[in-house]
Amino acid sequence: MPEKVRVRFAPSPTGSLHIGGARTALFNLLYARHNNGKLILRIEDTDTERSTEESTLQILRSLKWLGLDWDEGPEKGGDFGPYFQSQRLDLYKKEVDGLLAEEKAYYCYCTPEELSQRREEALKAGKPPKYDGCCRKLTPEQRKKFEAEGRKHTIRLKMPEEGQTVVDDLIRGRVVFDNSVLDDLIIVKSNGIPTYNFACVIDDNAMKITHIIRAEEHLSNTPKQVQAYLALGYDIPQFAHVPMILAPDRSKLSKRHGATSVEEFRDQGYMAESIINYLTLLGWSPEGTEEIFDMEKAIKEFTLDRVNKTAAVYDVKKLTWINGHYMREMDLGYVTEQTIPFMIKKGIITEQESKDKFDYIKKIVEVSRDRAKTLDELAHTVAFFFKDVTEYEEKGVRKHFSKENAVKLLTLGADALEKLDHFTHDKTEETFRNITADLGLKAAEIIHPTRLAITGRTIGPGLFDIIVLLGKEKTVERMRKAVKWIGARHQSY
RNA sequence: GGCCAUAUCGUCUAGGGGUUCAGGACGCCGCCCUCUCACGGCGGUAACGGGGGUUCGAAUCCCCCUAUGGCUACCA
Repeated sequence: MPEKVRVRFAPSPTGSLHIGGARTALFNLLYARHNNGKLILRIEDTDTERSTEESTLQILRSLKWLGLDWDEGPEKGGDFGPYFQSQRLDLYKKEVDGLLAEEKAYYCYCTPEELSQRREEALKAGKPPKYDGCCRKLTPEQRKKFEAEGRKHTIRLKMPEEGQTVVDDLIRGRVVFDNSVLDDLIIVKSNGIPTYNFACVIDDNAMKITHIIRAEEHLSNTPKQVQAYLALGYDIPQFAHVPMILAPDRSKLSKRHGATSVEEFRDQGYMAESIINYLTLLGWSPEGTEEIFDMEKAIKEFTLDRVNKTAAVYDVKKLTWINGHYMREMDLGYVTEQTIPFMIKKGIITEQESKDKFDYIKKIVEVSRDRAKTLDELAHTVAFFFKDVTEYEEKGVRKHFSKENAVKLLTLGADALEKLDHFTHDKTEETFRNITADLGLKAAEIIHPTRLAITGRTIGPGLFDIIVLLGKEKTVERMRKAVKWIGARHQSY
């Protein structure tokens, strides 16, 4: 009878959720859903110096925005709460007391200064900088003396001095560590709060976690945790250490690498669906060659044995391509809704206008979305529909406005459009093509200057899509304005 | 320094002894489509870190080296 799968994502609230954390959360969710299990979210806020509530909120926000929904945890509750380690101190204390009583753990009075000094000395002497175990066999008298001196203590877990600790990792296979390299782990800091490596063991056990799926950086600490499981008499869960995500220069992700947090990507105009799809493919691969994966499909196909062992460098270019793909393939109304906040932020439209003119904006997005790879970029390219053209792209002026016939064609075009009753794509196009055909010119001769006149740019959607959406009045007005602009420019020479 | 892990195109990856002078995706380049730019279609560029084994045969298994990453905190 297989036990019910329970996995967890356990971030520490010391910063924003970066893409590495998001990927770990995603793999946990994928594994849980694929196996009809539960995803537990637990906040590891045992570092009272660095943990902030703001960070917790930001992580929850990012997770929700990405669609990584947990079953138990903050805001959700559950039978194994509380889900903040700072609220579980009693539980830890109980377990520590047991360990102390059984003499599996002991008080250590060494100060951080002494420790680091000894570490440096050992390093200098070419020896491993391991804790020397000096407090391991303190007599009651010595202990009393230290206490009388007012020394603070930590609590350490005794590690076996001989033998080996084996970690059977679902991704990496059997990893063996010599116990002789294991430090007596500090399980309670001098401020009375347990360390991560200990608290997570107690919580994973108490929360009945069956599979610990986390980043590879935790692999080296796993034997110590295994010893904690053993000392506490717990069953050892399954471990799966997923490869790390590295910055383009192959170093660990950090702020200096530009955008690494989920919120930064969001603000740059990447959609949640794209980030999820991209992250799914980082370290995991499907059996087939299809790379477009929504969450549902990924859940169906996800297994741990197709997770690879190699650290991955993230590639914004590919993320951008995926984002462009989603922007043009997803439901038009949805993409429009996603784009609107960026338009508002840029001052292209107001919140009210976004509601009043939603259908209009939707049509604009429809003809423009093929060309943009981010929502931010799309919002930018669409601005001329709402804002007057105040300047013309210089390259275009040289190419299209300085031509002999530009003024003539723009004038003819404006005149003809003005008289048009049925202002449709086909009618406007027919009108333009007739004008150039009559003069023995190619349609491009009028199309390019017109685009520049009404958008200020040389690139953009099909001209007649623009003309129809912009409307007769504005189109004609902008064309005439351009004619004047060209005239004024020529006079100044 | 010690311990652990990893090593296929620039990047993400498939491939786990012969069916692969290594397949896909992004990027890049070219062509087609075309009113521009995109999109789309087609084609191209580009990789098994090095050295030893094992084997009839190795990108695939073993060893060594090298490189990279992680851990070695009273951070997680």
